[in-house]
Amino acid sequence: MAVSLNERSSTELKVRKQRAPNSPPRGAPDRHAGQATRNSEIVYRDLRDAIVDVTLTPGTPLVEKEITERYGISRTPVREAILRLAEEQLVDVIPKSGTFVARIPVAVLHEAIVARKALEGACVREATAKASKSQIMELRAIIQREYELCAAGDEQAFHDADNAFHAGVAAASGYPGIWSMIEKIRLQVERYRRLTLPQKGRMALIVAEHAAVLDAIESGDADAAVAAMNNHLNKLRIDIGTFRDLWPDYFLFDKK
Amino acid sequence: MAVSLNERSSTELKVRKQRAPNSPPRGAPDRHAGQATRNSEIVYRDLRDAIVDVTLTPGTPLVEKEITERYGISRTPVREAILRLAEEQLVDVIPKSGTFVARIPVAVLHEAIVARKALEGACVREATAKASKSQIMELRAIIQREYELCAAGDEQAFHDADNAFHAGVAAASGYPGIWSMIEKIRLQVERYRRLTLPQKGRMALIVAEHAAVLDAIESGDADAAVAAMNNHLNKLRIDIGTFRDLWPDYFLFDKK
DNA sequence: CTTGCATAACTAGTATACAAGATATTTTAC
DNA sequence: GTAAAATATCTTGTATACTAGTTATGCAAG
Repeated sequence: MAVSLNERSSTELKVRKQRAPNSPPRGAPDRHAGQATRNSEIVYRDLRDAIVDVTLTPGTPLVEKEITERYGISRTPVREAILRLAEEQLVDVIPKSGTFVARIPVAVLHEAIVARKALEGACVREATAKASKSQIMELRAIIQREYELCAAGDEQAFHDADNAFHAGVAAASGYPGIWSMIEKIRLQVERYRRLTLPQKGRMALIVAEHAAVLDAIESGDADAAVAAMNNHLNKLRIDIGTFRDLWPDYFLFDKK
Repeated sequence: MAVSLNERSSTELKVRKQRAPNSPPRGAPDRHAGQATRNSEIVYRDLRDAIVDVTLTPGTPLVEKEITERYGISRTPVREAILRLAEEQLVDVIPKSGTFVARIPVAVLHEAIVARKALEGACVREATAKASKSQIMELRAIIQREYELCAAGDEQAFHDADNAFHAGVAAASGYPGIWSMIEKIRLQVERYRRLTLPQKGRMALIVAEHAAVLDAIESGDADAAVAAMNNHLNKLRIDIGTFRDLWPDYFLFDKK
C-alpha cells in the first residue's frame, strides 16, 4: 500500500523525444471553452447543475453504480466527475463508505460574498479604465433586457441576464481568469440563493443597481463604480436564521 | 459512445436508505487537513510540487506509464492526480496524445497579482478589525524570524516565513476559504518566482513591508493596512521582458 | 427486550485489459 | 531523392474485475 517517496518523483523522468521548442502541442489548448467531449465532463456538468439546482439536496447519497447504470457507462468517467465535484466542495466522499452531496457551510457563504466583492471590485475598477464604447453599449443592452424581463416577471431568464451583466463587466475588465474564479465562488452561493424564495420587487432593485454601476463606469469614476458594485453585492447578505428552521439539515453551522 | 442526456440525471435517483436528518456522515469530514492516505493524493502532491519547483519545466511530457512504474502503482490513481493538476491549469492534457506541464501564461500572471491584491486586501482589512492580541504577537514573531533569516541569508526558510506571515494575516481575518483561494493563485505565480534569481536586498525590503502592514493593523487603521499590503504585493510586478529571452518556451504570450 | 457479536451486503480504491485516436516511422510509388 | 501513403507504436479514454474497509443486518446470549 505504501508508496515509495524516498526518491523525488521528478528527478530523472526520461525526457521523451520532445517537441520542437516554442511549439506547444497544437491540439486545442483551450478545450475548456468547447462543449463536453468526454463522458466524465457530461456527468460532471449534470451532477453539478443538479446540485446547485438543489434538485439533489445536501446529504443525498451519490452512488456511483446508479449513475453508471443511468448513463450506460462505466465507473471510471463517473468517478472522475465525482472527484471534480469533491475538489469544488460540492460533494463529500468518504472512503469505502459513500459519497454525499455536501451540506452548505454558512461560514463559506459569508466568505464567498466577501471574496466576490473583492474580486468584482477589482474587475469593475479595471473595467472603468479600459471598457470600450461597444462593451458599454452591450452592458446597457443587458440592463435593458433585464428591465424587460423584470416587467415580464421571468425569474429564470432574469437571473441569466443578471449573470450576463456581471460577466460583461468582467469581460470589459479583461480579466477572464478572475471571472472564472468568481463563477466558482458563485456555485457555492447559488445553492443558497435557490432556496430563498424570489423576493417581491427584488428584480427592479437589481436593475437599478446595475444601472448605477454602469453609469459610474461610463463616467469614468472608478471609486463610485466600485462602491456601486459593493452596494449591489451587499444585498446578497445571508439571512440564515430563517433557513435554520426550514431546512436545518441542509446547512453546516459553525462549531464554535 | 453517446450518452443519454434526454432524461435529467437527477430526476429520480433512487434515494437509498438515508441517514438520520441532522447527522452528517461521521467519517472525518475535513480529510483535507490530514496527510495523504490515498495514493492519488501522494502522486498529486509530488507532481504539483515538482511543477511549481520548476523541476518539471513547462512543456515537459508527463507520461502516465512512467509515473506508474516509478511508484509501483496502477494508472488509475496516477490518472486522478493528473486530472487534478489539469483542473488547476498546471498541466495540459491532450486526449489520445499526451500530457504536458503547462506553459506559464503571462496574462494569468498579471491577473493573479490583481486577484491576490483584491483578496489579501479584504483579508487585511478584516484582520484589522478582528485580530486578537495573540494573533498580532504571532505576526510580530514571524517578522522577527524573517529578520533573522534575512541576516542569515537563508532564502528558502525566508520564503516559508514570508508565506507564514500572509497565512497569519488570513488566519486573523477569519477567512480560511479566502486563504485557500490565495494559495491556489500563488501556485501559478510561484513558478515564475522560482525562475527569477534572488534579488539582492529583496529580503530586507520584504521585512520592512510586512512590518508596515502589521503596524497599520495594530493601530487599527484599515485603509493604511490595505495600502501597505497593496504596496507590498505590487513589488511582485512581473518583468517578463527579461525572461522572454532566457526561457522563451516556458511562457505563453498573449496572442493579440 | 436489550446488547453484543458474527456475518452479509454494501461502498469507494485499485489494478488491469482493451479501445480509439495521434504521432512517429517505415515503406512504396514516382 | 522526394513525397505521400501505409503501418507500427505511442498516448490517453474507457470498461471491468478485484481488494479492502464500512455499514447494516440478523442471530444468539443474557
